[in-house]
Amino acid sequence: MKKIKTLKMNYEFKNVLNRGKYFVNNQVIIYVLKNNLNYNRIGVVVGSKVCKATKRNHIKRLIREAYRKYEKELKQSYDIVMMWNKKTEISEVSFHKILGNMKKSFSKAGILELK
RNA sequence: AAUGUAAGUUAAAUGGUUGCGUGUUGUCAAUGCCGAAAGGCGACACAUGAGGAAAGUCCGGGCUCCAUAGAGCAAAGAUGCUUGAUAACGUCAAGUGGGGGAAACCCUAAGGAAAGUGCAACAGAAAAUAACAGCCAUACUAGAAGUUAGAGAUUAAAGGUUAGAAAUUAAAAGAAGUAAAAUUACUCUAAUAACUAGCUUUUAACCUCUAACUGCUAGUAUGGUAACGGUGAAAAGGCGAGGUAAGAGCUCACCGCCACUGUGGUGACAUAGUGGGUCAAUGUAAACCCCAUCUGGAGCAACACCGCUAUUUUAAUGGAGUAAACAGUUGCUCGCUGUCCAGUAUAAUAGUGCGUGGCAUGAGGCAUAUGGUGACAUAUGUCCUAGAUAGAUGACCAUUCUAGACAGAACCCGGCUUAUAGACUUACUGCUUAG
RNA sequence: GGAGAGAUACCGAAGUGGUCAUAACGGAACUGUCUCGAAAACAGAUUGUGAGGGAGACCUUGCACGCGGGUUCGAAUCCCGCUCUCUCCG
Repeated sequence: MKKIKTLKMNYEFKNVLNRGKYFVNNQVIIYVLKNNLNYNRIGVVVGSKVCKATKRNHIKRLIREAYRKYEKELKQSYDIVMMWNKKTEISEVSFHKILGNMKKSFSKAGILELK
């Protein structure tokens, strides 16, 4: 299973956002919920009022890329929703900051496999 | 050359690692996996993968359904100088009129206000059949005044006359008287006559009355008049001269305006001539409206097919009726469809789906030639370059420079509008500055 | 993606060309009376912003009806273009 599985339907997102635990960070908020499947599923959320379509797509791509970096180190069978924090300024976006922030929040959530 | 004007091109580039969507591509060979097979899924390789605005959704069209979207009227909406281009347009091109600029050039919703209706606050005499004030003429009334004539009164001057009369003169014209002898004196008489008084005439002044006339003032009535009337965004063509009772295009010159005719132009219109003072009427149509032209409605979340669920019972097809009524077709009239019967078999309606199609070869792009001022058209050659469905182009590293703006396809095209760092090309202008 | 509605004071909401919107009207906020205290009731004056003046209370003046243009003598209102908000369609 090399392809990333994604959350698609609206009720799946609501499920994770209502029942899951959440971990707030400067840039990305992470919701985590256990799942009966053998693999992880992710969803990426960027609000429509943050900025216009081009930058929104850019942020989504950065988050997905960062997830791919940590994919092999994560425990399986979780639903994860990564939401962009509205309060952060858009001009501060860069790949390395997102990487660092996501590592912190993953370790807080306890998903990271310790090797 | 700086500055400026117009048109157009481009929208950082190169290499490496890693990652994503799509594919009538190739391989996986008798064994990548599923399946009886057709085939499907997957892996690897290869190819390919976002703009000039993809945006706003402001117009126009294709496409789909509503009957094949049909006819007429009304309503509603849009457009609005002319001619052309186009599938069509509110777009574009070339021109016309108007405005701006020194110029290149730019801007321009630019039909009709004598078809009708509405509105024009405040101010102002009045915001639209011109009324009012004012000015002028005529008539009447009243008032005060003047002139002329008449009458009267008063005053003044001059003259005449009568009466009186100081004074002077005369007596060689007259006569009487007194005193006295005479002379003389006085009186009378005569003449002159200051002066006084009366009467009268003339002139002048003033007053009164009457009559007529004249202009003035006030009022009333009738008529003429639109120059003048503080305001306002806007006031009845402008300015000057003549003219008039007062005035006025009432007349004239110049300017503007309107009509007709001729010429040029397909036309908007331009230009020349002639005529017009009834030149009769302000602005607003981005107020209603009139005129001309155009528009049926809904939209790919349309729609078609497939699977599943629920409810209901009848579709295609054939016949009857096309009389009436009802429903649908956006209001009305027509037209059309449905109803009623027969009829086979499943169908219809509603909902739903990590469903399938619709879905990308098209009013396509590029080059050349021809026609046209141009938009554009025609012909030939050549190219095929996204197609997702929670939605694909990213990340990292290195190098270069001008240090990278606005910004992400979602059925597809033609435009418009809006956002936009710069770089480059072509043509043109010459206020000013420098040479 | 498509279709539609709107923007006026702190909040709601009138005003469809005209004397400055005295920004009507109703809430909210503020002060006072009443009360042991509150609520309710009653009374009161106000509420955006720039500039200037004043010790201060406050006064003067300009701009403001989402923003920018246009039509008109004159736009909150009419027309055009942007910005933002909300609703509906699977």
